[in-house]
Amino acid sequence: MAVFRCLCLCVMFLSCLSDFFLLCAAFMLSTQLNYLAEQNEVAPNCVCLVKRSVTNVLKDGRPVVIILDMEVVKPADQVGGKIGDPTPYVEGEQVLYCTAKGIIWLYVLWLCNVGHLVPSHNFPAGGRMLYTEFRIQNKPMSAPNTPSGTSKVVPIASLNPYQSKWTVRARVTNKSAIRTWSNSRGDGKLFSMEIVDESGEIRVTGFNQEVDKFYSLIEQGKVYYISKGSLKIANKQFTSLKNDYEMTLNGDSSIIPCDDSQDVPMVQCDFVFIADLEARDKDAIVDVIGVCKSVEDVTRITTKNSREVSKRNIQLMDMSGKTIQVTMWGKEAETFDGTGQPILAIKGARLSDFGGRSLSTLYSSTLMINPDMPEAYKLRGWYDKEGHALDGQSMTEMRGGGGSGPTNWKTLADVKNEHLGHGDKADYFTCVGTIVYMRKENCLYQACSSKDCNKKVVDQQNGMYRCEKCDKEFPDFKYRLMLSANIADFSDNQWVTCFQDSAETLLGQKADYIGQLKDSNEAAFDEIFQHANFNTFVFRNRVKLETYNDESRIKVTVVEAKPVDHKEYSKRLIMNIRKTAAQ
DNA sequence: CCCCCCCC
Repeated sequence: MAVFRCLCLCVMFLSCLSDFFLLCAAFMLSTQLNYLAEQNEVAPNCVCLVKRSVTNVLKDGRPVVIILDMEVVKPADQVGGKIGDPTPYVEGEQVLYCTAKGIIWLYVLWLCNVGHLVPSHNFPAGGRMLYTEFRIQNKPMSAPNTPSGTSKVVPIASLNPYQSKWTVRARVTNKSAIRTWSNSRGDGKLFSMEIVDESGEIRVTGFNQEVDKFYSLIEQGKVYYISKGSLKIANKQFTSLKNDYEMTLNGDSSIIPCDDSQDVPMVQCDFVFIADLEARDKDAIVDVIGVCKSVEDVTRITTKNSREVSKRNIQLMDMSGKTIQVTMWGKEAETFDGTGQPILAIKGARLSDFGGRSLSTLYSSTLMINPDMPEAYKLRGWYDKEGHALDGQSMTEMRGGGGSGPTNWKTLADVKNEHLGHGDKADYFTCVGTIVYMRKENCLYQACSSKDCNKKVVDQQNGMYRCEKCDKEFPDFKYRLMLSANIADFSDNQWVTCFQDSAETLLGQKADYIGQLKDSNEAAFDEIFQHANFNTFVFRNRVKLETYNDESRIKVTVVEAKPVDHKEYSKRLIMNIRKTAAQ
């Protein structure tokens, strides 16, 4: 049994409940909340939001509450001592009136242990509703058709290391092969499976005797009553499952098939948009869904350990308009059929940084082709209607594939908020911007007339122009543009510097012509600027923090300016809207 | 008590 901390939290609870007078005796923080105590976040009189808990009753009848998930919403030093006059809690209350801090009440009520609580009004998240009424539903959470001799059916989400008598009714969504191991700590065999019910999911592992006892009984996709097992903290490094714990089958465990199982969900996924994989850590285990846009042939590779294995790459695309390379292995690679561009959902793929971002399936990944889930139908509809026409931008940059990688679209506010350019290297971003001002002053300079030199020359005031770089004097010069412009989008504006090509694009005229007008026809010169103002372009920019005289400022240089492709732009906006709507 | 998961 893991070591856990025992704290008397009652003071904290009651201190925030000045309208009420209840008190609970013993609270324990479960192991994964140890940090709250270690970092002294939990202290007498602090206000806590209890999100998940279970209650055990001791032999003498006193309840012991184990807090599985909790947040300190107000540190003790900001509360200023005990609030109210708490008295011991007595079971049996049916209705309570709660303040905005009522979630804590709700929790106290939970001690009644007769079911789950529902607010009789909608309880606003983080809201300030006064006197919200909660009722206890005297209804168990799961149908109690437990096979005789087993304990009460509980939701997977309520499993914890501190209660041992329970039964879950759950569907096996993934079952591994039997594997053996041998290391300094011993050897043996094991298998693991993933199970799901309406409340959540958990990984289950069986070792040695449990392999012999249960392995052949378990069929992927079927529902079982599973009773008793050891719960321990899950290592998130190896799983995408949404559970702090995982289960190990032991000598007391029993597994019984359940025939009436229609109501038990098939699988639980928490899909990440392909575009959002950019921001995820390397080696993260993620769930993704997308259209299998293209498939490479299966190949055989030899691993570092001289093992031969089949491999197949596919490109997966979702409504974010991004694609990513997914590598699958072994039998899955050999049998995968991408004809008809099916929807592919993968639960538990591993994110790699190869080529920027790519995905690889694991032994523990679940691959689902055209799965019966709303996300899949939505994607199918989107792809057949419009997605198929998109090339998509790949998160996986191929070597020798040319190009400059995926376009890093940003709003001007993003550039500031995300501190682009503050790193060691310059950042590049692309935006759609409208020119709101251009500085006419000093937009042209006299440059060296030799072919590949654009260095500014010094007017010798004798008809000759000296280039320091070429170390020569020339009888002429050429005009070059270096234009300061202020561009804006809906979010912000930004001063940018444009050189020759991009400045010519903005002004719609060649540098030598503009220079000629400046010297001969100021009105026409002004007219060019007037005419060019408020035009909109797609800007590709380089951004870097530069320091002059101890003063740092962001310098944005336009690498390329081109006209807006309205069709492409609209598609991207629609995709962004869809993406936002789907969140 | 495993946690291997490959290659560019």
